[in-house]
Amino acid sequence: MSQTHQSTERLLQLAQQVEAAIGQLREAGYKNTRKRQALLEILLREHGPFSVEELQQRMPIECDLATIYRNIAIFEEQKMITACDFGDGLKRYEWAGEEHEHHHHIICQQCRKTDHLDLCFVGELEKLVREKGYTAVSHRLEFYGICQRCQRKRSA
Amino acid sequence: MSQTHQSTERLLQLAQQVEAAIGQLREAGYKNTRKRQALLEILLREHGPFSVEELQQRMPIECDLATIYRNIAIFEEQKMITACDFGDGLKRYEWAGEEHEHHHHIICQQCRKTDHLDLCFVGELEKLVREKGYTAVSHRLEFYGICQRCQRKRSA
DNA sequence: CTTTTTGCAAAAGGTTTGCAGATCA
DNA sequence: TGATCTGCAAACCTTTTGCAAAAAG
Repeated sequence: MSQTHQSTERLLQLAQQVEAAIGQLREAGYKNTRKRQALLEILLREHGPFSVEELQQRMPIECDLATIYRNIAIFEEQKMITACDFGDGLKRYEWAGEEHEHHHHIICQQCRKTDHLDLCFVGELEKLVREKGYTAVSHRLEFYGICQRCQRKRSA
Repeated sequence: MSQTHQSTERLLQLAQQVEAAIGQLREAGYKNTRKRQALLEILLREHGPFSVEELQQRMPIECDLATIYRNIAIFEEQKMITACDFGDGLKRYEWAGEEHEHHHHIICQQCRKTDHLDLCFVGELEKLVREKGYTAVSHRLEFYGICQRCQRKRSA
């Protein structure tokens, strides 16, 4: 499969996903706007997690932060995105579609870049928590470290 | 062991721990003040995690929030307390003494009260993260749910 | 008496909100 | 046209900082 072929396919898939998201929003009574669509495209293409400011930087057109916050709130209410909190005072958001199953992050303590981890056997622990009498149990697991690029920078 | 006896012992232990903490602070060049000592007592007695406002409420004497923030910063620098972030926009702090080993929390989504969990086999996962090339790896694991008291309130 | 500590008020960051004008359907 | 959406500015909330007065040693 050629590189070109692959990216064409990807673009098509993206367009479909954006369409689906816009459809869901329309059913909930929200209109389709250029900025809203641009936000959806960014989140669908790059997945995140992104802070509100990072989203603003990626926007192809100028967009007020308030607008981004308000759209983020709508996406969250529609369960299209999920919020993460890495403890540095910024909320971040990532696309929550089925293609991005439950997963965890590793956060570089230096550059704050995040990577995904496809490991999770914490579900077993959740059972223990339920046995303590809690309902609606969920969890959040974040790893912190220094990534390889920052290690190289540091020693340089 | 009678209740009275036990609490006398506990009080003695507390006094010793406060003394030790004050000593450590003195060596680092910090003076002993009533408010500082009161903060240490609260953290040592109740362990936390507490938000800054919760600490203020527990203070036996009036104390400005700025004072609490500044002392918190000193305690943190001295590694006497550790910060937690449960993703609700408030930082919380808990005593980090040896008697409180590495542990995790379960947070009630309704009343925000936290409980400790003495389970952790996530250390194994940390190894996998190191194998991805990260150094200085640590993690944070929080469980969320609805506690029994809130479940009763809800159905009432 | 010198240094640290404190309270107050102002500033700083991230986020939210009210409102009038622009945009969508 | 009537609805939602947007930008702007102001408000909000938690946390930080500057400064003069108070407390510690």
